[in-house]
Order: sequence, then C-alpha cells, then structure tokens
Amino acid sequence: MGVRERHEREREAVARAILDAARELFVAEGYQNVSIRKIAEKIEYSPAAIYGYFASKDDIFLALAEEGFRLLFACEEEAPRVLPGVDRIRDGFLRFYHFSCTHPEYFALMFVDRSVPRISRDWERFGFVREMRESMAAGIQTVIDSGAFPPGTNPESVFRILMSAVHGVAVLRLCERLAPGEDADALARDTLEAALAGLRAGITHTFHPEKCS
Amino acid sequence: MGVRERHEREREAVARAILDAARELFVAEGYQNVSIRKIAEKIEYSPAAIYGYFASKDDIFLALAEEGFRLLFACEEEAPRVLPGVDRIRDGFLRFYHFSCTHPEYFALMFVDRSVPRISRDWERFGFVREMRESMAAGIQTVIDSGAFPPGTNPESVFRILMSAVHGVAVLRLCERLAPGEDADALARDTLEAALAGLRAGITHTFHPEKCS
DNA sequence: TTAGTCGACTAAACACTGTTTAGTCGGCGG
DNA sequence: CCGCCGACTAAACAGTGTTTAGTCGACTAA
Repeated sequence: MGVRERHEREREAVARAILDAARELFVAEGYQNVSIRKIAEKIEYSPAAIYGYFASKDDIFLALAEEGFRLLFACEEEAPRVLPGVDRIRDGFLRFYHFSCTHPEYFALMFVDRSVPRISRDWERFGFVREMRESMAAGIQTVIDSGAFPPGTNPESVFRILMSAVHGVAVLRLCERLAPGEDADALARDTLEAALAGLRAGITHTFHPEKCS
Repeated sequence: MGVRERHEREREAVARAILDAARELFVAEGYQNVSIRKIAEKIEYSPAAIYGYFASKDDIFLALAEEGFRLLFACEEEAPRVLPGVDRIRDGFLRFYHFSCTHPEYFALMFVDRSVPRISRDWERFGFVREMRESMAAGIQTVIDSGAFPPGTNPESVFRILMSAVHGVAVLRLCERLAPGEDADALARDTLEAALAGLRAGITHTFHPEKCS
C-alpha cells in the first residue's frame, strides 16, 4: 500500500508550490515586500498551512537561497571550456557579475540580505558551495601552473580577491549606490581587470592598518 | 519678541532628540529592528508625535545616512597629509574599509540597505557626497601627475575601481558571507593592493560581455 | 483680562506583518 | 464502523508604519 509514498509526494508537491510562489513573488517584489499571506493567497491555502511545511519565513528564504546558489553554479557551468588561461577566469567572474544583474533578487538573498544572517551559520546546508569554490580554486591552480601568475600564488586568494572586487560593483549597482549615469558594466569589467592585472604582476607592498573585526 | 525663534529652537531640539534616539537604537539593533514606537518610547513621546518632525521612518533613515556620510568624511580628513603618493590613496581606502568595521550600521544605511532606495534618488540632498568625491579625485590626479600611474589615467575611474574593490570586501564581511575563519582585514588589504597594482601597471585587455543593466 | 487661534501632542484606530492556537474535517488502518 | 492522525483553517496575538480626531496649553489680538 503506497499510501505513505503518495502522501510524501503530495507534501513535496505542496512544498514545491510554496517555493515557486515565493520565488515568483519574491523576484517581482523583493523579499521584504512579500508576506506569508501573499504566498498563501497565491497557492490558495491559508497562511497557517505554510507553517506545516516551513518553520518560518526565514526557512523559505534559505530554501530559495540554496536554489539561487544552484542556479549560479548552473550559469558557471555554461562557460565555454575552450577559453585559454586567464580568459577563462575572467569569463567566470564576469558570469558572476552577470548573474547579479539577471537574478538580482536571488543575488540579494545570497549575498547582501542581512535580515536572515542564519545563512552564514548554516554552512552545513550550503556545504556544496564550499565544494564549488574548491573546484574553482582548482581551475585557477591550473592557470597558475601555466605561468599566468607569479609562481607560488595561492589560488584561493585569487578567488577571494576577484570575487570581492566583482562583488563590490554588483552590490553598488544592485543597491543603486552608483552616481546617476555611471556605467556599472564597464566598472565591473575595469575593476576585475585591475585586480587581475595586479595579481598577475604580483602584489609586493603589504600595509598593516589596525585590526578592526 | 523672539517667540518664534524659541519655538524653532525647541522644534530643532526635539528633532535632534529623535535622531539621537534613532541613531542609538539603530546602531545597537539595526534599522529593521527599530520601530517608531521604540524611538517614541525612548524620547518619551507618543509615536504619532514623531510624524510632526519626520514625514516617515524613511526620512529618519535619510537623515541618519547623511550623518553617516559626514562621519565618514570626518574620518577621511584625519588622514595624515604627509603620506607620499600612492600610500595616501591606499590609506584613504583602508580608512573607508575601517569605517565599515567601526560603524557597521551607518555603513549599511549608506551603502547596502535596499529597503529605502530613495537614497539614490535624493542625490540633491547628498550633493556634498559628490563634492567630496571630486576632491578625492583631485587628490588622485596629483598622484597620477607624479607618475605613479600610466599617463592619461582617469582619476575618477581610479576612485570608482578602488572604491568598488574595497566595498566588496566590506559588504561580504558586514553581511557575514565570508567562509568561517576567513580574515576580512587581510582580504581588504589584498584586494585593494591587487587593484592598485593593476591600475599602476595599466589595464590593457578589455572584454565585452553582453550588456545587462 | 479675555477670546480666539494655532501648533504640539496624544489616544485610538487602520491596515498590515509573522506566528500560534484551537478546532474541524476527511481519508486511512484496524 | 470506529478511532486516529495529519492537513487545513478561522481566529487570535503581538507587533509594525501611519492616519485621524480631538485635547490642551501657550501665545496674540482686542
């Protein structure tokens, strides 16, 4: 008697419907402007029913953030593997920037929203993010080995630095903190290019301000 | 009869009290977690009274953001003017990063909060920000003239690129999106250093992804 | 001194929010 | 057929930003 199986399938379908409704509302109106009641109305359930599937609104947030990471990685996977050396690294990070433009609400969930800081505590759940990072670092290592960077360059440092550089532009654009008329795309290219060129040239000077965190 | 003058002073004092209360609560608990009622309670007024001084909670937000910019500029002014050339630029941007650490809530208001995007539409009000940017660009120009950057380098581009790079680390740290154990301070230094080195070496390659904004 | 005006302030309400509780109802297993 | 159990809902709770109606007191002009 596959009754339990059917029930599980039904549960999963409803959970899926909640996430789909949340995602649509969310991408259209932003996390803060989407209420449980709006999600409930969209799936034609009562607001309380949702709590049978997700413990809190934050839980829906986390589920969507996870989706976002998988989507980002899918975009990265689309990169042509034929690009030689540094071009492939550049392409990867430009894809990251492009993702922040085409999926702004996902990007906000994943990287800037502060209302649910649990995302940084749920690293277990997002373990696959670490895996993806490691595989990217491995890709960078091969480029380092090919001589495009000074010998001994740490691939994870390269990853972090380029990520930070592009991330900065993405957030400035997303949060509309650029001066009117400023070209975010060009800024993303230039910032990435500067950081890349600096890494290839090798960083010599190291300045030490007082600690602050 | 200076009655009106006294009234104006009293009004200003109450407005000041509202902002001070808001700032304290806000720095302690974050914008989203501070309600008009909490501010009202702190100054021992009814919630509705606040609306006689500020049209909305967003208006208080904007007033505090303005304060934040003035505070940031005060920090920048403290920079020693004796530093030679590039060191002074580096010092200025490290101060920016340091500000994001010591005044996280101000920084969030000014650069990452998306709940009040009016900040990007109120550029009139924040005109002094543009002025400050221009004076910084002028400072960078003198360093360019001294030969630290390739001739013809655009000082505003340098400003934007370095700003973006440091901003990225600041947001990653603030929003707790760094892997556990990652050293944000070191990352800020390294990212800034890479971008600086790249700018000094000169950016050659320019890649053109599809437009996205 | 008194009458009237005007602004500041408040209590209460409105329309929301996330979440909890009590209870109903229907399909399933014994 | 009965009892159970999970899914679902209506209603409430405590909170939010904001508006409204009305009070009250200080000031001004007669």
